[in-house]
Parts: sequence; structure tokens; C-alpha cells
Amino acid sequence: MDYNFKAIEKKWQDYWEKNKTFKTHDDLENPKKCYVLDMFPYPSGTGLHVGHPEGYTATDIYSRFKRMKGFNVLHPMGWDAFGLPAEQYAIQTGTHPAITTNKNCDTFRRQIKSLGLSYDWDREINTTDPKYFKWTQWIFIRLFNTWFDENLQKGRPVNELTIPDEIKSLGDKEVRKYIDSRRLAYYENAQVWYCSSCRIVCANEEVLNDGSHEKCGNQVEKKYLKQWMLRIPLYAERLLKGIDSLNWPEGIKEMQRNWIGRSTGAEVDFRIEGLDESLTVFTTRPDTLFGATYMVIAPEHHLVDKITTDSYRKQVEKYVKQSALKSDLDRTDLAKEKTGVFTGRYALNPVNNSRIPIWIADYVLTGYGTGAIMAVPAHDTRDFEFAEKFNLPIICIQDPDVSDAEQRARILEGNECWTEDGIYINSSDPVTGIDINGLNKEAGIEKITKWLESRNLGRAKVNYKLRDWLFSRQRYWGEPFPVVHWDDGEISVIDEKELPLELPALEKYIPGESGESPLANAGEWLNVVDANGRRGRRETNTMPQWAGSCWYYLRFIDPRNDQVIFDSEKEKYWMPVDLYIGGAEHAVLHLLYSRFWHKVLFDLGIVSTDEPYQRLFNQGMILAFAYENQTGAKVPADQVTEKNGKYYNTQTGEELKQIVAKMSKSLKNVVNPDDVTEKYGADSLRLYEMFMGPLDVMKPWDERNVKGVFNFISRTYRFFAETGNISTGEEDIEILKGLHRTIRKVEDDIENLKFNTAISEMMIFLNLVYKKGKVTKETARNFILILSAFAPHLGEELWQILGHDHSLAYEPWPEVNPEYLKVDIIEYPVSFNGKMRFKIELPAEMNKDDIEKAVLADARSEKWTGGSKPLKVVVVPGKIVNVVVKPS
RNA sequence: GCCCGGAUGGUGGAACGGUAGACACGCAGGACUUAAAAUCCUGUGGCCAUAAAGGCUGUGCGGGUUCAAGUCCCGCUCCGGGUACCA
Repeated sequence: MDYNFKAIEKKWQDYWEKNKTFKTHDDLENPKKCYVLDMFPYPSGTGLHVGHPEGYTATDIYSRFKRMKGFNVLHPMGWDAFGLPAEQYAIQTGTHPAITTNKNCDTFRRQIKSLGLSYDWDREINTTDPKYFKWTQWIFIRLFNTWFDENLQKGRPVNELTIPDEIKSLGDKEVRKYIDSRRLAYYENAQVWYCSSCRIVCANEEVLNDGSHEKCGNQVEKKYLKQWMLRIPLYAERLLKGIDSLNWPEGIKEMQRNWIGRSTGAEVDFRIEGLDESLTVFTTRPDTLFGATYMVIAPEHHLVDKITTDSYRKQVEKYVKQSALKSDLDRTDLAKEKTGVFTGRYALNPVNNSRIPIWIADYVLTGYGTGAIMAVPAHDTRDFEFAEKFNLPIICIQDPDVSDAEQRARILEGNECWTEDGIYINSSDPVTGIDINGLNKEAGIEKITKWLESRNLGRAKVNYKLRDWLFSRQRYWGEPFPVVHWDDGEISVIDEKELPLELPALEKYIPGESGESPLANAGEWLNVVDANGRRGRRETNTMPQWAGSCWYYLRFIDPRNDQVIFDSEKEKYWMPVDLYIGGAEHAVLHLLYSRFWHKVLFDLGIVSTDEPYQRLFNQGMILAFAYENQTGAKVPADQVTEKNGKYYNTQTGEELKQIVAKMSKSLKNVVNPDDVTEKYGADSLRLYEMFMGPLDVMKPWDERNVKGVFNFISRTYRFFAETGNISTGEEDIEILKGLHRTIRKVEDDIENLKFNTAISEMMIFLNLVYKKGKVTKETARNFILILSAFAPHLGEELWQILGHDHSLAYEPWPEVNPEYLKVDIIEYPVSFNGKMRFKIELPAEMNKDDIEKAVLADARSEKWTGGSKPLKVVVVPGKIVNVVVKPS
């Protein structure tokens, strides 16, 4: 009667595969649908680690539960398989990335299948499959052919774009330019990070804080290269508003809001003395205009040349050059020490026409606002630091709301910066007529903005941190852009009938020098001639890895459709995703990009929902124990031995401290799920992943604890597989109560994704079963059904032993009978002054007064009341009694 | 710096403002066994104490609200993650 998990698990995995037990049918008539999605993995060469199955098990339990609750469940899996490692391997060995990729996918598929996850494998997709990326390219064409109508706050096809007559009159080329300037996808010179050692352009997230490339460690440099960009900021307001309606963790929602970074303020125009130009700044504090004592423009600002006077030109040019060379490392390292240079030029403050100097400094960024600021050192800490360093005037214009008299004096004298609220002083001008003295911040902002608008000197403005999205990579292993660059300068997308545009075979995958993609060597593939004999060259950049993952949830709906991206009736049925689980590291970028594409597709009528992911949950990272010595040096786990709860270095014998750290090769503490399934079985792995702790927190893997759930599974098997333990006749009332409480707890916990407590409840029930020694077949049935969501192999096996000849996957979830949840006797804890002293059993329906009487009548009360009347008695029916007595 | 999390026994962790430590690991003791493993049973926060009881104390630290605080509020400490001068 031993629990032979190897044979059992193999048997049922084969059964599910053979019978296609988890094939999802597009039963569009069934109103109960549930789309449960995992963030699909990048199939790396190292295979699965125990972090992957955490989320997969959670969604699997949820899916199995929903199926048993009568839902039509869509639960697919696929591969986000483009990526640099396969390409680098190709460079080294000449092996085509597709070969490496498919091999890795095979490993991942085998490993995932060995966990008994209930995916519909007929829907498996792979982002590198031309049949898939055909539609990624198709979406790109949509983005290219869409503009954003600010008035309707909606993306629309470019052929609905009205061309102003004055543009039309300038000819076709200008019309083309006008349209191109509105497209959601555009092609432009952009500053990118370039790694000369790998010869590739890197995404920001691949550049480490010290300015080195995360893959090779070499310093990256900045470079201007022609790039595809997507105008995601146009959707900033929609993306921001949409967040509110989502059932996502608050922290993630907040991170997205911060990333979008909406701020309200005003644009203000400053005339430049001696030039017929004005300098526009964005400020959130137009109310502090009277405190503006200088201006700063970014070194890359387009007016730098014009503004700089001859006598300062040399210094300025030197400074601009220097800051261009600076990596982010230098900028942050020197963050405390601000640098800058005077241009020799002055601007005029619109509120009082005072002359204020224009400086250049790299603490002002080109990419945000207008790339120029008005500096108000008295009320902005960065401006304050800069002004102190360069001895620029600091004028306090706000009497601060502060109680400390000394601090107030320092602020008024301009010796300390004040960024909070206060009452304006020195904020009026008889000539221009503006006066905000005596007002506070809110009123001041409003008044001065109105004044600026009425004089056409400025305007209220909303600004976002969100920037255009750099959407091209100089790599081979990505989706080719369906784009042709024509000799006459026109850029066009290819006809949809020509999709997919597949990658050409190459002999070598080495990128070109100066940052060109390997596709630049693609020979004939590159050349295109149109019907009129016009020559063109294909785009050599490829799309970033985000592209395929931005919309894969849509393809799962109809993955084999080669006519359309997906059937829209099916899309209407399945969308939105009801539950999406993955790591928090994708909190911002993947989810934001994906929402952006979805909204564009929604505007174009291609999808039926405004948001793709209704409910999101992030699993916490799984960590592992690691060891360090007195000096904090890490010792690889294979050089550590345990003795009486202490840890020692096997080489040196020194005592080590156990810490919790990320799993890493160097620490030798990576846990491979294959090893765990080999030793304890897939059901134990699944159960332990869930039992470790709450799904959303980080937790350390501790193999010793796998034994706990393994014991539980073995005990379950030993009990229910032994027919002698199954009784006939009436079920024991305690068993019934326990069973129904367990069903209720488990179903509630699954809905709330609290799998750890669901499992412990089942353990409690099993302990009760062992105590009683026998259960009825009905009880066994019900318990096996709820357990099967967690440990499906064991569930199926016991189900069969009970005499069933088909899978339990679609059996109805056991009904809770509320009769058995009722309690007639409550054991009230009785506390005196908040301290629990004794317990008393009272009928559940007893009212407050009677409870009070019963408690005070109890002999044990006298010890605490001293026989006198208590000051107060708090009775919470069903919960607790608290007697307040005079403290002795 | 800023933003977001977190801190509960030897360990992983439970706990609608209502009995702190469920469940599990580990450990200790017992049963079974020639013995061990496996299994089953019992105990297990700390301190004091006992014939049986019982008492004190305890959720990172310091205050507060409340009949009652791990939970709510204010002020810290430490740890983890994100971000980098966002005007």
C-alpha cells in the first residue's frame, strides 16, 4: 500500500495527454467562462527552476477549481522565445537560433508536463513561429497606420486624418510628413545605449547602474541611430484612468501611476533678450515665478547655439561636449555636485520683466517637459543647490507655514529652501499688474495661470514622465519589421498579403559594425522593387522581445487561425483575462506596453474590451538559503555542513551564518524541479510550492519542509487507498462537520489565492480522519475531489480506486451543506481587563445578557472580580467576553 | 534621496480590532521492531512554579487610540524590492 508516486504520476499524465482531458472547447453558449493565464516563460537553456512552478501551480489549482465549478476554462501555455541568448549562441557556434530555441522549448515543455498542469496543449504558441509573428507584424502595421485623436482620446486609422489645407498646398511630400508625424509608430534618430563589445544596442534595463552592459560587463556608450519609436505617451491619460477599474495589487497600480508620472502645471514663455525667440518652460509651480532668478536649459536643447553669446561660446561648447560623454554613471555619481555653465544670455521674467541669466546644466533633462526650466532656488531643492554653488540670487517669495521661528527666518533670508505651502510675499508687480501676495499655494497657482493665459504668456499644461517607446533592436533573433525604406525617402509597410515576413537565413550572425543589425548582411532579402520599378531596402532592425508578449493572450483564444488574428466572436467570449499571474518584475513595462497595444486594438475595433487583464496577481520570488562567514563572504552551499543546527565550512571548519538569498549558480543553491519530482513526486512539489507561504511574498526554499507535504500526501494515499477504511452507513457527525468546514475554507481560499491555508485546512481534516479511523465513501469522494485541485495525480488515482472509470477533472465541486457549519455550543474565552483567564461553554443562541450572567455566575470569575460588581462587561456574541474590573 | 513592501517560536508560516503561535518542519519522549528506517501516538514560545493547578511575560523599538492592538494612528530602527536630478 505504499505510495508509488512515480508510477501514479506517469500513469495519469499519459491519461490526460491521450484523452485530451484539458482541451478547451469554444463553447460560446456557456455563459460561465474563465480565462486563466500565466506569464509565459522565456525558455532559457538552463531549464525550469522552482520559481516557475509557483505561479503555474497557482493558476492550475484555480483552473481545476473553476472547471469543477462548471466554468469553461481557458488555460494555455506558450513560449516567449525570441531573445539574445540563442542569438549569441548562434554567433559562437553558427547554430541557427531557431534550433536552440526549439530545443529549449522541448525541455521546458517536458518539465512543465511532468508537473501535471492542466494546460490545453493544443493551444501552445511560440512567438518565434512565423505563423505567430505574422500577426505581431500585422499589429505593427496597425500601429503604423493609426493616429491618436486628442479630442476623442482615441486612436483612429490614418486615412481618417484630416490634412490641413495649408499642408496640402505644400505638396505630397509635406502631406506624407504630416501623416508620419501623427502615426503611433515612427522612425527617427534616437539616442540609444550601444555596447561595442557585443555590437548591439541595449535596452535601458540591460544597462546596469554603473553604466556597464549586464550581459558582458563592458561599458556602454550613447549613440544616435535610426530607430522605431511608439508614441505611448499619447495614451498616458487612458492608461492612467484605466488603472482604477482593475483588480490588481495596489502596489503595482501605484507603480504604474508613478511610471506614467502625470503632473499638472503650466508652460510659461520667457522672452530672450536680444533674440527673436522665446524659451518655454514647464513648471508645476507657476506661482513661484517671482522667485525665478535664473533659467536652465539642457545641454541638448535646440536653442543652445543661438542663446550662447560669443564670449561664452568656448566654455559652453566644452560643457556640452563633456555632458554628452557622461554616462548615467557619472551623472548619478556626481549627483550631489551639480555642474553647469552660463551662456552669457538673459531672459525676461514675464511677471516683472526682470533680467535673469540663462544657464546650461545637465540636471535638466532633454526628454522631460520642454528641456528647460525656470529656477526658483528658494522653493526647489535642486535649484537651491545649484544657486548656492554658483552664487545665484535666492529670493524667498513665500512666508512658510512653519512653527520654528529660526527656520522661518532662514527661509525668509534665502538661506534655506522651502517647498511646502505658505503665504506669498514679494509677489506683485505694478507694471504687469499681477499680484498674488497674501494667497496660498493653491490659489496662487490658479490666479497666475489664468493671468498667463489671458496675456498669452503661458498656459495650463499636463505633463507625463512616460516617454516614447524605443521599439527596435539591432538584432537578428526578433520579428522583422514589415517595412521598406524606398530610395525616394518614403517609408512604407508591406502588403498584409506578404505576411509573415520571415527572417532570412544567414551564414553569420555577427552584427555589422557601428551598430547595424546582422540583417544588414542579408543580401537579396534586403532588396525590394515595387511595381513602378522604385527600389527599396527592407528594415534591418527587428522588434524587441516585448512585441510578442504584448498580445499573446489574444492569440491563445484562436491560435491556429490562419485567416484572421483571431475570431472576433471567440475574442468577445473569452476576453478579458480573468486571472493573470506572474512575477512582479513585470509590474511596469510588460503590463504597461501590453495595455497600450490593447487599447489601440480596442480603438480600432479589433478587441472588445478596453483593458486586457481584469485581475492580476504577482507571485513572490522563491529564494534559497545561502551561507556567509564572519566577514560576510558567501560560501557555496556544497561546501557547507550542518551540525546541531549550526553550519560549518567543510573546507576551513569555520562557523557560518545561514542567510536567505536569491538562487544563483555561484552560490550553488539553485533548486531544479526535476530533482524534487524525482525524490518526492510532482504532487509534493506542487503542494510545497503552495504551502511555503502566501503566494505573493518572497520565501526561502527549504527542502526539509517538502517532507511535510510529502507526508500529507502519503498519509492521504495510505488511508483512502485502503478499502478497509471506507465504512458503510451513517457518517460520523464530527467528520461531517470537519469535511464541510474544509470544503468551505478551501473554496474561499482558492478564490482569494490563499493556497497555504487551504492546504493546512485539508491537513487538519486528514488528522481528524486518522483519529476517527473510518469514513464513508461519500466523505472520501468529497475530500478527494477538493484535494485533486492541488494534487491531481493522487486525486485521479484515489478516484479510480473508489471505483470510477473516468477522470474527476469535470466532476462537480462538492456542495457545502450549511447545516454542518452550524455550531450549537460556543467555547467563549473570558478575559478580565483584556487578559484571557478561562473558557466557558455556552449555547450559541444565548443572548448577551444571559452570557454576561453566566460568566459572572461562574465560580472562576470571583478570583478576578473579587466578588464585587465589574465596571463593565463587553459581550461580543459568538466571539468573546471581556470583563472590566478595577485593577488590583 | 524618493516610492512600494516587510519584521510573529529553533525554522517556514496562522490569526474579520476579539483565546497570539493554526498547519508543517525540527526537536524530545513513547509504541511497534532483534535493531534501524518507515509508521503511529504524546509533548513542544520564554521564564517562574506544581501533587494538581497556576502565574508572569511575549508579535523589531518608543508613544497613542480602544473594554480589547500582531492588526488602527503617530514617531523611529533594521531588512528587501523599485527608481534615479521628472522641474
